[in-house]
Amino acid sequence: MPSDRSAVTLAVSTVVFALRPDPATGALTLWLPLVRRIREPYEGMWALPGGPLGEDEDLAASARRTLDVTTGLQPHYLEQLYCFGDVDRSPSQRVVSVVYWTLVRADEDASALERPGAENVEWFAADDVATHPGRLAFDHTTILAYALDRLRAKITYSPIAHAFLPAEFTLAELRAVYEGVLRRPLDPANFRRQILAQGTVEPTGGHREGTRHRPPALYRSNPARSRATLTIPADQEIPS
Amino acid sequence: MPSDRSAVTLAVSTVVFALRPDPATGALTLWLPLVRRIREPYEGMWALPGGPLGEDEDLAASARRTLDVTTGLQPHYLEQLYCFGDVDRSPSQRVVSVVYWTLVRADEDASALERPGAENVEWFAADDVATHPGRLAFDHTTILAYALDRLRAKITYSPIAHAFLPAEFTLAELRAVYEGVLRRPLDPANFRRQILAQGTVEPTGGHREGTRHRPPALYRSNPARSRATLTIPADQEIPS
DNA sequence: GCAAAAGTGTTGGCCTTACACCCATGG
DNA sequence: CCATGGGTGTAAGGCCAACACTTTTGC
Repeated sequence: MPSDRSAVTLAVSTVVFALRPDPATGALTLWLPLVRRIREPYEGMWALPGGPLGEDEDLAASARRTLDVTTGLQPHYLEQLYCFGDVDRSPSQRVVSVVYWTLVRADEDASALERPGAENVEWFAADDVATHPGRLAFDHTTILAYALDRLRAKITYSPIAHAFLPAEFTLAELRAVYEGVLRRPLDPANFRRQILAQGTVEPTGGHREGTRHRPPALYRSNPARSRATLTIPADQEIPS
Repeated sequence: MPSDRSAVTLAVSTVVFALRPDPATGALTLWLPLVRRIREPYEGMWALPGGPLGEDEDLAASARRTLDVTTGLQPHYLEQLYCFGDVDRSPSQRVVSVVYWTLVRADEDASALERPGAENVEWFAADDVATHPGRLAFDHTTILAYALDRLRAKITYSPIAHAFLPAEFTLAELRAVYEGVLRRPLDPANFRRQILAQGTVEPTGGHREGTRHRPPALYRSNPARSRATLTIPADQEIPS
């Protein structure tokens, strides 16, 4: 029988996604910040930002706090991903991790670099890290792969893509978010119709100026409509 | 800053669903077993089966163990639901609960009644309990409502309905599972076509005998095909 | 005028819904 | 031969993928 007060450590970690241009192809891809471990186990390796749960803070609050401390980020969208608790996932003591995932805008992540301790925070291409086991500490590669799956599934039936964008955006920018997350091109015409049909965005009336073509209309997200499905056509190569 | 070794207690609880005929209407509805609390806080109230996490057991193993100890059930399908950890969810000490949910067959739950300690286990109609706040200890009403949502969503895109049924079943029995979970009637003809089209079941070749009408074909679940969507038509009153 | 992206129109095909209809068995 | 559910057929309508086409701007 287990003891009433166990020696299990409870930690909260967060998978942070941002969309950035890939330095090689220039296409938008998913990146995430990782923190270099400064103690054993896995000292020197990269790991998800996080830390032990505070005794008087809720789980999501703990995720926000540790994220702010390590990376300076204050995300809008934050959702619990999964609780990982296998006995052998940490070599020393028993650690159960409640993992959250979050989306941040590309323009938010810059602040992380000017912080003290920023030398132990670095951004990585999410799919590159997720497909190379052993690069991350603990079971964090598994966790990252799981978070990527969840993001790619959820973006098709929930308007979370807005969290990658500022308050006002064009439909082309929104489409670029979907294309970057799903790694496939989408038909602009059909994308427009589906997004407008589900009512998750509304036109602001303004237009983006300064382009060298027809000025696109600006939209904002419509909080009233929050549930709608987007159908994604068959997989294709994304042209670079 | 939180201490490295916190005084937070980690518990694992499980929401168990079974389909049973409603005593009033006779229609299949969702039921779940609850355990009477025998100590403070909430002594005497009903709560989800569960208990503290063992130091050398995985989370799912803990769910299976506590479920077996309290109810004698050994479920086939077991999935993590969510981790609940608000500071004030338990009046005394801080408790973080990793909650699982599971489906059991109607013929499995009988064994629970012959066990020692069975007088502290009772089955309740899930929707009745979920819609009456204050009947359960802690935040277990919230947890149950969340589990119900998840079950009703997941049954439309995953073949979990099989977990309610024995190895061989007719399509009418499978349809009755969907109707019981979703609380609406489904067109038998269209249901048959959708289920067969997604390939999650395969005919055994046998037929159910002893009915007072045409003998229906028997099917078994096809483990190869595990992902398929079922479209549910508009909401309707279910006739009793 | 030309390039480029915004935005609209249209067609064919697939899937679902609703419901009619036939099949097989017990009584 | 009737009642009952099993099982098949089918037509109308909706939705989507594909792609042609028009619009509006900068240069």
